[in-house]
Amino acid sequence: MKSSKTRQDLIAALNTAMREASGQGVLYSQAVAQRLGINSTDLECLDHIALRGPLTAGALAAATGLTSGAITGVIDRLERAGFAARERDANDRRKVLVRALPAIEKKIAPLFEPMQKAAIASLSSYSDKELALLLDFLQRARDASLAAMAELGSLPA
Amino acid sequence: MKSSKTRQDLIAALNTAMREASGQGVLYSQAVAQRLGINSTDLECLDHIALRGPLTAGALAAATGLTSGAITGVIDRLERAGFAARERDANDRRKVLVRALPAIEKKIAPLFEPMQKAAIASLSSYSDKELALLLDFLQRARDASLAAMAELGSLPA
DNA sequence: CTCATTATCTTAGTTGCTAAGATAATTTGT
DNA sequence: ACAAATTATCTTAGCAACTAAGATAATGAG
Repeated sequence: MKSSKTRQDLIAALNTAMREASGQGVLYSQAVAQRLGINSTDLECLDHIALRGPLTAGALAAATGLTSGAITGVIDRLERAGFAARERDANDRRKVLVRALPAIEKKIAPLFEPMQKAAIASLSSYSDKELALLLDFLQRARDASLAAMAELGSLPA
Repeated sequence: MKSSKTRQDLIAALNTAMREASGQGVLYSQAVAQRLGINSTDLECLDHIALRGPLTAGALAAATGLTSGAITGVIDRLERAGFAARERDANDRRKVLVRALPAIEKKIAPLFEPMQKAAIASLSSYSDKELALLLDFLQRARDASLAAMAELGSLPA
């Protein structure tokens, strides 16, 4: 069964490629974090803060799966590094809002530029239809991974 | 410029999707590690050992970027957990070869099955030609990421 | 056969995490 | 209105995994 074997090989190669591409992405983030003098967790949190607007400490904890104590440390470090600032919520003064500071655009965004440019360059050779296929694939991959994790959870110990 | 905007949106969506799919994959690994009672680093090392055959401690350190001291700890834990074994190299008795034990197939492989099945299921709906496109894309993504990291390294501090 | 080199392990100290409880603000019940 | 319960963050104590530097042991070179 030659054609069936080829297809199987293709699928195996895709799994490997997926892992390698994913791994490289993680390494890139780590390199950026190191360059900023912060750790990967802090950068991940900063990313959330920058994208999802000002966030409470609790929301950040929920988004990352860290404990409230860990988040206190994260915000302390981001504040000390000048990337974010605490701000008491005026309506509910128990809450701490974390806001991203302009240093993000100045110091952080440039470090993601090589990656962004590389991504755009890679994608430029694809037609709209092909891009749509890729997008669909990646979304399926994410959903499949999510479903697999649920199944893993229901597996006998 | 409607069509141009759409394409830009598509590319932005692809970047997001790439990160989300990658993130889900990482989470899956973490879930597997947790289920095995080991940490992600140890599982990553075990993966290397299982795939690349018996390996010296030093080779493992080089592959993962960990220090020799950290690797000693990793091997200690994997050995204690019954997943790997130390073995002195007969030719050069300074070296420690780390070998994967059968427990891997029995206990670990099953935990990756949900993911593997999900991957196969996701991919089954694609034609060979489409699979080839996806593979090419992922390999480009990996290479682009690698190149971007090199560029990052040569950026002014 | 001594000395430099190589490979791993050991030790001391750091970092970032969790769990549990402290503190402070808000909401609820009466 | 006010005591009690709840909610949100911070603090503290302890732990796990890491690095850096040096100890130990085997090998290779002159």
